[in-house]
Amino acid sequence: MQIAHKPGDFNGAEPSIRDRNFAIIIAAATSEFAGHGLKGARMQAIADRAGLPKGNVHYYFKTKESLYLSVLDNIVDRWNDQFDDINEDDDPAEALDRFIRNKVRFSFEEPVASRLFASEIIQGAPHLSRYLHSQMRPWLKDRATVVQSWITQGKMQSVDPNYLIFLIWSSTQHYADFEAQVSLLLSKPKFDEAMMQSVSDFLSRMILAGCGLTPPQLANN
Amino acid sequence: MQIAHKPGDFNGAEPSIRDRNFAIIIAAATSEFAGHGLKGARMQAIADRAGLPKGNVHYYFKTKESLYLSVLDNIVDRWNDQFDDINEDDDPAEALDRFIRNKVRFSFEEPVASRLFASEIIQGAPHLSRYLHSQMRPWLKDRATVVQSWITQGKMQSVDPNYLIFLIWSSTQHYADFEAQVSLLLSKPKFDEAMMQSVSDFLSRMILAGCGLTPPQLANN
DNA sequence: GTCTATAAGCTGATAGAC
DNA sequence: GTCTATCAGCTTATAGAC
Repeated sequence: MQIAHKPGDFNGAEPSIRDRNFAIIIAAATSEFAGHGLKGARMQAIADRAGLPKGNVHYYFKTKESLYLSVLDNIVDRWNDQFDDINEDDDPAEALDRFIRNKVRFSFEEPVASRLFASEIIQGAPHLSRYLHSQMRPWLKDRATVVQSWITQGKMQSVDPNYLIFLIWSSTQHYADFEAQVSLLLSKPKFDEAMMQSVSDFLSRMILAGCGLTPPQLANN
Repeated sequence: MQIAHKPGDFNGAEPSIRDRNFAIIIAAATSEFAGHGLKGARMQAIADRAGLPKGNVHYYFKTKESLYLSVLDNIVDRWNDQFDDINEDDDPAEALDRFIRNKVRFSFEEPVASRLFASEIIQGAPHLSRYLHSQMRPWLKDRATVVQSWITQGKMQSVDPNYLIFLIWSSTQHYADFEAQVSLLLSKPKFDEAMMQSVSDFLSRMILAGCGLTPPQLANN
């Protein structure tokens, strides 16, 4: 029996066929699940996207649900990676600006992952409640405490820290989750680096202004 | 052959059985589609939610897709109803404040409709592209022109009007679309009137500040 | 480890009694 | 207009040859 491991867990060795196919299937499944949800996704469609016969997909992932869980797990990992560190002694303008820009970058670079996450939460987060409880809630509480300490220190205006973080999440994720709408309304079939810049600048300026702050780039003018 | 009409089109007469069942099925289907998307939704589940046998649902809506389209149509109608009028000679602070509060109210009062709309767009808006083109795009263009005229008149700071409207949409819809996440993170199983107030106040204050404006309620302090 | 064929069960849609 | 029974096709998952 093979020891269970995630792809990428190998230590410096070349990626095995197993790891490679694992990754290919996860990527294919992410798109399919993002586009149709757990129940609406078709194993055949995932196999087609992966360029593999359906039986092969079942060889790596016994059931559709176990594949879905692996995909969510993979996304949560990447999500956590970009969870920026924010500390009490940071400058709020710099820290928030950095946080906003990281989130926008994630939306522009990983829109499919963002959409799958959104899809799962829209459907009531039945497979993510453990993660939300055990990881995201402590994370939010920590960051809210930091924001509150900035307020107490007089470094920024008094705003509800939770609502502030929800505002940053929602406004940045919008460009991934509602890409179809934004792209159609702006007649921009593809988002480019320039748009990512202008969105980042806009959101950073708007949100920081709401906190009585000025974005770091503009601070020296 | 019965003349086709939507439920509610009757003029003062009592609602027929047909109208009543139409409405019941639409409501049941809205929840089911919001939770699972077009492909993932089950006609049996819709019938169960409606408290009707499956055959009856097919009597009113020949196919699953036609039911889905009716549901979307119904939502678009309600969406358009709350599309606030914003005019060049309005006071921007008042108009934006009103717009934001209306959007928050819609999110809190019709979260399921908001989620179905979001779900459709996340999946690429395949059934909404006509609506986005023919109705939403002209609407956005109009409002953007109004915002631009406010800027030209010196009534508010210069910001990108499209991004401003996207910010209002995303930040307000978040409380409907991501209700499961917000509710879990805040340990609030149910959103109440007080929360709707505080969210409205927060978002109005933040977004208006970004435009160099003060919410009307605070203007007299 | 790969791939095809097939089993077992589910789902949309319809037919037809009431 | 209502509801049950049922069909045809699709979908997940497995068995088994290679």
